[in-house]
Amino acid sequence: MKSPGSFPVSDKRARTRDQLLVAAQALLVEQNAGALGIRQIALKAGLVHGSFYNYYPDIPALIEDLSGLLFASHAALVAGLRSGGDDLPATFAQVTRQTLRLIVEGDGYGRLLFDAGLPVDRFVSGLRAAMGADIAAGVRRGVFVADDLDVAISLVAGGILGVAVDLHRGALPASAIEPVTARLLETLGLSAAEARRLAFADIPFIAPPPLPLRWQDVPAPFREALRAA
Amino acid sequence: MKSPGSFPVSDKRARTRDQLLVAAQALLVEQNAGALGIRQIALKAGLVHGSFYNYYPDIPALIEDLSGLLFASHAALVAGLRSGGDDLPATFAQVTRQTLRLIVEGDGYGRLLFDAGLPVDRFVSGLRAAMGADIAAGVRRGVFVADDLDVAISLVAGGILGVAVDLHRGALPASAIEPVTARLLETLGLSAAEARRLAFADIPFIAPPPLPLRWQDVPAPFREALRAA
DNA sequence: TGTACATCAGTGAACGCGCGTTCACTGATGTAC
DNA sequence: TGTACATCAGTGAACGCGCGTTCACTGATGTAC
Repeated sequence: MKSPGSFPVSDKRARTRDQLLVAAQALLVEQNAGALGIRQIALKAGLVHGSFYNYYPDIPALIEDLSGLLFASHAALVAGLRSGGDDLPATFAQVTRQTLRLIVEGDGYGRLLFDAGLPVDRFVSGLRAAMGADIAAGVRRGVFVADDLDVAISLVAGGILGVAVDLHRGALPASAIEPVTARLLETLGLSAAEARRLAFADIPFIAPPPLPLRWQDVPAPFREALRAA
Repeated sequence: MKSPGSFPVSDKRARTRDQLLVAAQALLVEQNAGALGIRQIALKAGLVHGSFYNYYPDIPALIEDLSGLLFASHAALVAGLRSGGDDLPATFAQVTRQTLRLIVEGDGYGRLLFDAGLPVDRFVSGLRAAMGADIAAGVRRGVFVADDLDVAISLVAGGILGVAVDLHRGALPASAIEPVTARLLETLGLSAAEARRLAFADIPFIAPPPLPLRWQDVPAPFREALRAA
């Protein structure tokens, strides 16, 4: 550690870029994607608007980075669960519950994902891919059953997304998370009893990182793996 | 019929408004919601841009009208299926298949719904409500089984939406529509055999109205019921 | 039937504003010798 | 240690452009008498 209180230039860059991302998230949550202008973002980040170009060539580039940040942050959150063991149904149940709780309890996540008018494709398809890999692995090991793997993944991922939207809109109460998880596990071939046992298991929940997110708060492995992608 | 070739003023209004909606749909399919400006829409509709205000106070008002048009058009399309009989599982299967085929075969529907960046909330929640009513009726009559009705509706509606997106993206082939429908029917409590029978039944498909849509092409009952709402 | 009037969709010009983009610059920080 | 230089994040002013909005108007069509 050198000269406490000062940072190398590269850290300053990282901090200013995070300021831009933070400002963008604030504008998205308070207003919507229409309010995302170079001048607005830079102003909110405490910069002269021309400085924006030191970090991104345009708004879509910033949104792309923000999508990556959301995905990386969520990936880091559930990595702990996944690394716990190789009981795939239990992991699936825990990841599903954790993800849905994020919508209900993570202040602003629902607004950011469903109301802001962001192109959430990259974020959603990232989740879909991760979840699809788990389901495929489960089918290979014989703990999940699916005639057509792609169909099962589509239905399960779509179902989770639909439930997430309904939770956010208030059409479903938070108490629906466990029954939903149980139904999904049944869809994947588990017995009703086993599905309920896993879905209602008393598991610890990891508190989601509060919005706004910052690359500096994402654990280094996820930051490095997902920034470039 | 009076003076062929001429129209009452109210018809002229309706036609010009449809021209604006047609222009908006063209801009959305060719570009995206960011390209929707009053000047762009009016120009594409063959009007001076000031004329836009004769029909809508602003762009969100036009989008609202367009959402209603999409929903009314789809409602008219599936009304024929629904009126066919009161075999709810068969109706559910047919509406689901018809709706998913719309995404695959209806040129531009996928782009309009999933790529344009439109707020499709009103359209989607309308579908959800209609489908929820069918599922609820089925549960009351004992032909569907669901522990928690709201959970079942969320999962089924979300699943259909997720599959629709994947069909549009090419992540699922069109041939997945029938297996998906069968899986959903199983989720609603039907036996695997019965679900397959209904999902793979040889039914007539109604050709979806080609885009762009016009209020003038929507059958009057649906037009009147849904324009004001 | 003829004439005067009302209605209203559509015109076209004007306005001020906020936007994205560029660029020569300042000044703080790190580096070479 | 001291001095000169290089780097580069951030500044601030300027630009032209397309936007939404307004409004007096034109001219076609329908209506009243």
